[in-house]
Amino acid sequence: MAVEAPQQPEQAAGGSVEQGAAAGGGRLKKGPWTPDEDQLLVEHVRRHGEGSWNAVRRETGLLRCGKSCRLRWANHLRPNLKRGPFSPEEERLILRLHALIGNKWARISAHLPGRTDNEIKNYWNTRLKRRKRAGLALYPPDVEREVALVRAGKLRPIVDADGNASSLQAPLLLDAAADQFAWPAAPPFHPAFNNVAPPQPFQFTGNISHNPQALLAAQVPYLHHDEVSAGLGHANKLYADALGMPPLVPPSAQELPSNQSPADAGGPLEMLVLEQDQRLPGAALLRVTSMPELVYNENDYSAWPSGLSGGSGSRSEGDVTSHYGGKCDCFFDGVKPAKGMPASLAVAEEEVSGLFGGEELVAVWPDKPPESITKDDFNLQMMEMQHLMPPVPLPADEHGLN
DNA sequence: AATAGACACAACCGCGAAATA
DNA sequence: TTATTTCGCGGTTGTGTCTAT
Repeated sequence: MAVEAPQQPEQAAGGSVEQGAAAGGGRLKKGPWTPDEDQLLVEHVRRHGEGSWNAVRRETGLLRCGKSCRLRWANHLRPNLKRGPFSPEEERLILRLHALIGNKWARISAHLPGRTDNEIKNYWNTRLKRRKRAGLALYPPDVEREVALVRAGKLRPIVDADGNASSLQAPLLLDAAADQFAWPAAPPFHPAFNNVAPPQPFQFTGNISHNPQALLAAQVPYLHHDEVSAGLGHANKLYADALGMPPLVPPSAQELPSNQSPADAGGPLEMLVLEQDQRLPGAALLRVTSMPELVYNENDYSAWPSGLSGGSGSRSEGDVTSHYGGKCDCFFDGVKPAKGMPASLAVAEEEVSGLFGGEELVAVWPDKPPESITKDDFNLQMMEMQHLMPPVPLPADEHGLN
């Protein structure tokens, strides 16, 4: 274990200088790097290659510890670093990888060429903070579902448990042996299911492997509304409710905001969540928005709909996903909540309110907006729900499910 | 214009694993 | 085999910028 130099900071131009007792007794500089320091480091690496970071100071006179040199090189000076904000594709990949392997920044960054672990970590921490404050789930619902399917063995993970790529370049594919979706098993001891038969596994009609469109649908947790309802009896309806599936939308509420047509459900917000090849033509799709495994694996039923939940449950710092993810967690990171409400948002709020019955919305859909969430955040959530719930023409008898 | 809060980014720190003496 | 050094990772903090109030 290296013994860090005792630190007695003193101010110097461009950063503090500290006593370095460990290696040579020189004074170590801290704080921002200067162009001259960068030049020294770059020159050293050009001559000797990466590594031997503690030798940098000996050989160049640079008053930086080896650790600082390594960090500066890795995060700022090495070639092929990509600059600028993350693309939607990169953001989505980060979400997927993080959902699978957690805070393994170095492993995650290995899958994003030109991006550093520090960069990704900063991105994630900012995102985490924002979503916690807004009371939102950590992952978009489809990512949660993707991870749950991976855990259930229905999807090949994009990385293995160690974060090594398995099929990064290819889109997620259903396991060839698992040619159907099954509803995740309900928690066996949940009171909501005491007297309800477990739902039958849901199956797509037809062989999904030979149906490109169904295969695409399988990659993203979209289920055709008709297929969902056809596969669900009363018990399954309860189960679907418990999963957090949104209520069916009456035909009378099919209008979309003026900037969105039914044939184009993929606006900028949608683009942040869905990869291009995962969006399906047409609008008659319904997203299953909850990953119950992620809920009951944590022994936290607070995310279950009120009335089904056995109790309010206590929430801890890490409960955001399990608490709120099951109902309305579709608030995307690329969209910064505006403090003021743009006119388009106000319109969206009205329209979404109309879809769900105005004030009842709060009682019916999300249990309630968390206290920490701002009105604008909540409005954005509602607008996102519209994206996720494009209008579906339904037979009249299906409206009774509401 | 001043202020506060949010955010992005850079850098530091502690720790543990791997490598080396 | 043990002690020491080096390296890398993840968590945390500090700072500058932007935006809303």
